[in-house]
Amino acid sequence: MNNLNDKNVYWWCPLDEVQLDTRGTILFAAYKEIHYQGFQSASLKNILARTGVTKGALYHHFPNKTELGYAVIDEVIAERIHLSFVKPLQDCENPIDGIIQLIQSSGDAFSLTDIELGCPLTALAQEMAPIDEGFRTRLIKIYDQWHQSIADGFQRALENGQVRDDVDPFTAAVTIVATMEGAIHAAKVAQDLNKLYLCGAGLIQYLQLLRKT
Amino acid sequence: MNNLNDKNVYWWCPLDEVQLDTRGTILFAAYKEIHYQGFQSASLKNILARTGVTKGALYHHFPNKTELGYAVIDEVIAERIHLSFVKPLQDCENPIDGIIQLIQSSGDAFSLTDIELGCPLTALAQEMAPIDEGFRTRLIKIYDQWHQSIADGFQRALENGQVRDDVDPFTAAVTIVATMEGAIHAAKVAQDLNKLYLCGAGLIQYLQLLRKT
DNA sequence: TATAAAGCATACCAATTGGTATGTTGACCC
DNA sequence: GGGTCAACATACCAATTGGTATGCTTTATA
Repeated sequence: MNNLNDKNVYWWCPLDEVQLDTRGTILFAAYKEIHYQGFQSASLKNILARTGVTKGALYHHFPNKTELGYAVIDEVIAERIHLSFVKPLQDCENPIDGIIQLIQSSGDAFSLTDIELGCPLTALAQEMAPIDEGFRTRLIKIYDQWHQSIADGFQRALENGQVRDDVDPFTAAVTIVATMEGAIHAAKVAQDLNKLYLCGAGLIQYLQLLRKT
Repeated sequence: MNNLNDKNVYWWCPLDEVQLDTRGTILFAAYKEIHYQGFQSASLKNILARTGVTKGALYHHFPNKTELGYAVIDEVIAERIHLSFVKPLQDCENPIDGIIQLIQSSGDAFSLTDIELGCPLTALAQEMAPIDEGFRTRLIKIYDQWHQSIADGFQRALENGQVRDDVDPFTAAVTIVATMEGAIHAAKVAQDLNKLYLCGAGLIQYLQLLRKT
C-alpha cells in the first residue's frame, strides 16, 4: 500500500502551515486521514500519532468518531467546496463564461497529488452515503448549495438571453456538477491529469453549445 | 447504520438465485459485501457468516483478502460493467442514438436500491485507487475498455458524418463516461432517482448538440 | 486398493479497533 | 485560598480484525 503522508500541501489541503488550537489540529488531521483512508478505515491512532495529541484530548472535544466525521464535513469539506467551486460562480455575469474560467483555472491549480486523492466530497459521499444517514444529509447539503449556485446563474442567463431557450437551469446545473466530479474521478483512477484536461475540454464544448446562437 | 442486506436482487447484483460452487459463492458474497461496505471495511467474518462457508474454505480458494478483492474486480465487476455499458454500444450504427437509448433503458432498469449503493466500479475506484496499485491497474483497465468502446463509436460516426467535425472521439468518450458515473453518484448521495433522470436529460441534450446539423 | 492431493473444518493468535474510567493540571471566580 | 471547571493525559478494555496451523474428509489417480 502506498504512503502519501509526506506530501502535506495540496489543493484540497491548503491550510497545513497555519497555527491551530487543539480542536482544530485534530479536525484537520482527521480530514487528511479521512481523505486518504476513507472514514471507516481512518484510524484515530494515526490521527493522534501524527498530531501528538492524546486520546483524552480527542474525546474531550468530540464525543465519538462519527461526530468527528460530521465535524470534518461541516467545518472543513463544506468550506473547501464552497471556496473552490461555489463562490467563484456567484457574481459572474455570464455563468457559461464563469464555469469555463473555473474549469481552466482549476485545471492549472490541481497537482498530481490532488488528483491522486481526488475530491474529498466525492470520496466521502461514495463511502458513507449508503451507510450513515448523518453523513448523507450533511453531504447532500453541500451538493444542494453547489447545484443551486449554478442553477441560479443559468436562470439569470436565461433571462438575459445568454443561453438557449431549451436549457433547464437545474438540469444543466446537476449535469455539470456530475461531469466535474466524474472528471476528477477519472483522473484519480488513471492517476493522470490528462484525463482531467480531457473532461474539461469536453465540458467546455458542451457549455459552448448551450450558448444562444 | 443502515442494513441493506435483506435486499438481494438489484441491477448491480442480478445473479443471486443461481447455484454456485464454493469459490463462486465466496466471490459473489464478497462482491456484495464490498459493494456495501467498501473493500477495507468489508468483513471476512460477514462474508463467511452469510454464506455458511468456513474460513478454511475461503483461504483455500484465495491466499488473502487483497487477492479476493482482485478476483471480485476481474471476475464480477468487469463483467457487470461490460454487459451493462460496453456491449450495448458495440454494434450500434449511430453511437449518439445508442448512448441515448442506453441512458433511457438504464434509467428504467435502475431501482432505488441500485441507486442507494451506486456503481460498484466507482465506489471501489474511489476507495482503493490511491491506496493499492493492484486495485488501480485492474480498475483502470475496465475504464479504458469502456472509453475505447465509446471512442470507437464516435470515430465511426465522424467518418459517416453523423457528428460535428469538431468532436474529438476520445474526449467525448471520457466526458460521457464521467457524466454517467457522476450522474449515478449524484443520485446515490441524494438517494433519489430523479437526480439520475436529470443528469440523463442533461447528457442527452449534450449528445443531441453533438450531431452534425 | 493404496496414495496423493484437493477441498474443506476448527481452533487459535497477535494486532488493532473505538471507547472509557480515572487522574492531573492550570486558569478563573468568589 | 478554597472551589470549580475546562483541558487535557494515562491506562485499560472488550470486540473485531485478517491470518495461520492443524486436522479431517472426499475424490481422483496409479
